[in-house]
Amino acid sequence: MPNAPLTEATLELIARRFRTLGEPFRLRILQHLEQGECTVGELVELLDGNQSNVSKHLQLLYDAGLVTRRREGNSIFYSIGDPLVFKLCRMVCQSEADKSRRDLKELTRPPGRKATR
Amino acid sequence: MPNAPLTEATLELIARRFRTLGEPFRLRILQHLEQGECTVGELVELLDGNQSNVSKHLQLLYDAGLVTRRREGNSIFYSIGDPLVFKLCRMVCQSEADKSRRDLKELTRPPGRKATR
DNA sequence: TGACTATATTACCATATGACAATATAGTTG
DNA sequence: CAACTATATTGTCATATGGTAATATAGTCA
Repeated sequence: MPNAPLTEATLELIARRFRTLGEPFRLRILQHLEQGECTVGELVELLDGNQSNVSKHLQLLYDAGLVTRRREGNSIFYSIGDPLVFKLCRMVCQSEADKSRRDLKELTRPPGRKATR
Repeated sequence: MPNAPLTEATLELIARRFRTLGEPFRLRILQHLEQGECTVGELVELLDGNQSNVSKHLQLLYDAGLVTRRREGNSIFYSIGDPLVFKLCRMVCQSEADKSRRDLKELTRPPGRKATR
């Protein structure tokens, strides 16, 4: 967060963005799109999903500006609209890994030391 | 996202983390904690919130490893447990700003050009 | 135009989540 | 121990969200 406090509206925007990324299924979609653009049908197959469901998630991602799309004949091709996503995921992954390491250390630490709580 | 595809479980973890950050109220809490540690009561006052509500959000943040806490007498002091949060928010802010700039450009562009739809 | 394909939208249900009030728990102080 | 303070937990309600089936829309092709 920048040093100046954020306005209510900005916080809402940021939160919305995080919420959009807060669905495993949408992350899976993004992960697939990282390999290159995909039609809805391809994603439905690849992710073994329901057509309307995939479509709805894609719409959400689109509204959030996380993916772009283009029509070609009957099909619509989706692709990554904001590579930032992957950076964010990598950072979260890293942080999760660190946390796990800390937890492990904590759990395997020889007893007799004061526990944090 | 790392280059190797992530497992279902990992995606769930990442999604959960994003979801935790997907609440304006929790972001407000984190924003306050950035200034330094705070008791629950202080946060309730500062954020003009309901005690049980604040407490619940703090619990969520704690479970996610985003904040730490320590007891001192009757009070419990919370503080930032993972500064990563602010980096993430900054990045999202940046990205939102970029998006706004693009939107603006798009909307004010002289007519007659093909729209990207 | 009518049949067909691909995608989006709508409607419905079940579940998750946030706000809030009420209650429980833990610590302090007399 | 009783009274008090600070925080956590529980229960309830309203709303949001995901999954899915049904339907609508847009484009293609004969």
